[in-house]
Amino acid sequence: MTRLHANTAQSIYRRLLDTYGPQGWWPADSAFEIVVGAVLTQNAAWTNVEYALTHLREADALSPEAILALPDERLGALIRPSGYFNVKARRLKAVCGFLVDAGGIEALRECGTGDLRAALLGVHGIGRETADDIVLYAFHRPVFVIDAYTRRIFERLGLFVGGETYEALRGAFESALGPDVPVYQEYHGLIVEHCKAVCAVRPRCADCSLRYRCPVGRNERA
DNA sequence: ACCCAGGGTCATA
DNA sequence: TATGACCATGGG
Repeated sequence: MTRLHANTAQSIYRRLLDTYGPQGWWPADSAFEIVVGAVLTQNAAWTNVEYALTHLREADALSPEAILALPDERLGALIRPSGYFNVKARRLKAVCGFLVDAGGIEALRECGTGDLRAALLGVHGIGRETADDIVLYAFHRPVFVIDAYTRRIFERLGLFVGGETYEALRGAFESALGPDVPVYQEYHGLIVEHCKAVCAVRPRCADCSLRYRCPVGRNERA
């Protein structure tokens, strides 16, 4: 069982927060937009997802019913910039179908966290990270999101060995931090911001391999 | 020209 | 359980 000490998790969180400030994640105007964004951002740069979201907004297609009503080809064209557009068009329709069948997002708020997560994982195209994005940010449930950045940073810091399962890492963070929705929301946003904003700048951080002037790990000189 | 990005599914062993 | 192929665009 992989463990993460509370003090370690908290001090890294504070250092990230001091450095970058509150991220206010998830950036969206509605719970449904979070669901859509979570699917579109799969292995894609967020700037490209924004193009796709803008297209959907301009097409007045930011509702489950509107998306389901679009022909696959049309939906694919709208979300094209976010990549894998044929795959993601199908996934979006799957989630939208799920939401409609469930009676809408508001009806799902009556669901327990575990049931909600399990139900989302049963939808085509929704894996652990995407499900947890939705559960944490659209439903405000205390589930810690693990992504590639989280693994990378904490592995390079020597806090994880590597190869841990998703659930093991999620459990480690949740045990270390205790159930805390605002902190989970900020923490994940800060991890992404830390890796994303300056990842192209060199020299790269010796720990996460992506950032210059890394506040978390050691810095590598050019 | 190459590499990467806020993953997931499916086939195969 | 664990690899590997596949999906595809835009920016560095």
